[in-house]
Amino acid sequence: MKSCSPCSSDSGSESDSKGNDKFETAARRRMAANARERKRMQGLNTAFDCLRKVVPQWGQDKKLSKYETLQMALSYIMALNRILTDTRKNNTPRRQWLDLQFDSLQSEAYSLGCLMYDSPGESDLAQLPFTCHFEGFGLSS
DNA sequence: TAGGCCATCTGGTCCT
DNA sequence: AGGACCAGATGGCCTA
Repeated sequence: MKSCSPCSSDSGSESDSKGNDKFETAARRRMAANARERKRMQGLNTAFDCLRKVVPQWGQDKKLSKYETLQMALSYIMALNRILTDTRKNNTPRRQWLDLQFDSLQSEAYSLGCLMYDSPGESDLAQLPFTCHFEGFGLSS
C-alpha cells in the first residue's frame, strides 16, 4: 500500500487562513477522489473475478491475469458463437451434435490453457486455438 | 535479480 | 462543482 498523502507542512507564519482552507479542501477532495478510485478499481476487479469464474481455465492452478482473462473470454465467446452458427447449418440431430461440439470445445479450451503458459510472451490473438473469424458471426444480420 | 502483475496515487478530461 | 473514467507513474510482491 502506497500513501503519499498530501502533507501539510509549513503551517503559516502569516497564517493565511483562506489559503489554508483552500489547501485543506483541495486535500480533502483529493483523498475523496482517491477513495472513489480505489472503490472503482475494486469493482473492476470483482468483475474480473466473475469473468474468471465463467471462462475456461482447465489445467491451471494459477489464476489468469487480467489480460489473459480478457483474451480467454474473447476466444471463448468466439468459440461458442461458432458452435451456435454451425448448429444452424448442421443437419445432424441437434442434441447429439451439441454434445459433440461441447466435447471439442472443452479440449480446445484445455489446450488453450496449456498454450498460454507454455509459449513465452506472445499471446497473440492469431495464435489462439479459438480462432477469431469476425466475418463468420453474422453480426450484421 | 529482472520481469510480470498488481494496487494505489495523481492529474487530466468529459459529463451531469 | 463534483463525480466517473482514464492513463501514466511508482513501488511492492512474487516467480523463474
